[in-house]
Amino acid sequence: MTRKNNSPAPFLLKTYDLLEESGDDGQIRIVSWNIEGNGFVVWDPAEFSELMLPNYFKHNNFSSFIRQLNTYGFKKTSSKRWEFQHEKFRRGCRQLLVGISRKKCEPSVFPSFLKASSPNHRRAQQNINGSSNNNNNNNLTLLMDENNKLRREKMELEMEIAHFKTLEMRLLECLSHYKTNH
Amino acid sequence: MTRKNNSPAPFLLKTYDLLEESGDDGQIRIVSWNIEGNGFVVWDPAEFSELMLPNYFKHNNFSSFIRQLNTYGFKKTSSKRWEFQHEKFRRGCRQLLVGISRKKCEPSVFPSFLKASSPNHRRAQQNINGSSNNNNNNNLTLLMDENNKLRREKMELEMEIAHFKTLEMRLLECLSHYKTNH
DNA sequence: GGGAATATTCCC
DNA sequence: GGGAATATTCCC
Repeated sequence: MTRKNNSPAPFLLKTYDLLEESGDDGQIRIVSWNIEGNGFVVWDPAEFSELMLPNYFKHNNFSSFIRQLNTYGFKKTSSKRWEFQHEKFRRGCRQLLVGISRKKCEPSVFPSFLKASSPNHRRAQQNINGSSNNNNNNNLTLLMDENNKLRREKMELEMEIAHFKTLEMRLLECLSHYKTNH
Repeated sequence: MTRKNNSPAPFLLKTYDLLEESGDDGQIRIVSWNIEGNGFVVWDPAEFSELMLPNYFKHNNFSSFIRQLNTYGFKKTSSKRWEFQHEKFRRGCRQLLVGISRKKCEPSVFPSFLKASSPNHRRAQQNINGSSNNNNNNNLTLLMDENNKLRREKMELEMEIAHFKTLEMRLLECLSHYKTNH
């Protein structure tokens, strides 16, 4: 899923730019795109952390950098060196970055007037207001059941979305295939 | 509520230490404890942000500092100057800081859709089992909050799915266009 | 690797 | 001021 504001996450832009920079001067020995251009390699983590990270981020910790890579779904693709890949992180394709999102994308602003209220919910609210303690355990049970149901429904929706993402990717591949072949 | 690990939040320690430092050298003109010792005043926000903040934090933005103060429940106590107070933030009482906690201590959410049960959920369940009625109203509130959040998240997911459906349709149209024209 | 707490930023 | 997204840290 693409970001709302159509601009990639700062972390992705910085990491991409950092790799462009590494090509410019002699820092290619520290970090560089891999041969295929579909990932990158940190050749010298110590130098990388000390010299390059602080120019782009508010820290010089390699592990924090790795944590961010994981957050955005990058995979470590070699056990022998610090190589990372993400299908939408490719040399020369800066605009592809907009398609990369954080794994855990908690919701944001939502019109409050859309806030729904269920029967269980309203009942519990009334009982809180009326200090009617008798039914509280019952309310708790109802609410927890509803809670479980919501969680299940969310999970189903998320699976549906995952399906759509795969589908979208295939369609895009398909389209690009047509474009190049005709 | 005190923190779990018995040590104050880093932000509080740094802010406290910063005020101690300000007494040592000539920086008392920039920031200092107030007369009563139950709060502090930033006399010169520009100098404060430029010279002192970076020594303690990863930024030099006054507004970020303010945001943290608000998060920890400090109040601005004067309209004429940048004075802030918190009942447990007092000169000479560094150990009082442990009693200050972030406002929004809502336990984190269940983003991973593999997780069956949230902290609120478990807490409520435990209290039901133990017949501890004292916390039932609190549980109800927590559960209802969680409920609202789940509902909001569901709605967002549904909107995302709607978006995908539109996208899919367009892509398919696009594809059929290619097919017929070539 | 990733969950979760805390920090920083962005925006209303 | 504060909600929420993103970044950084801490810890398993």
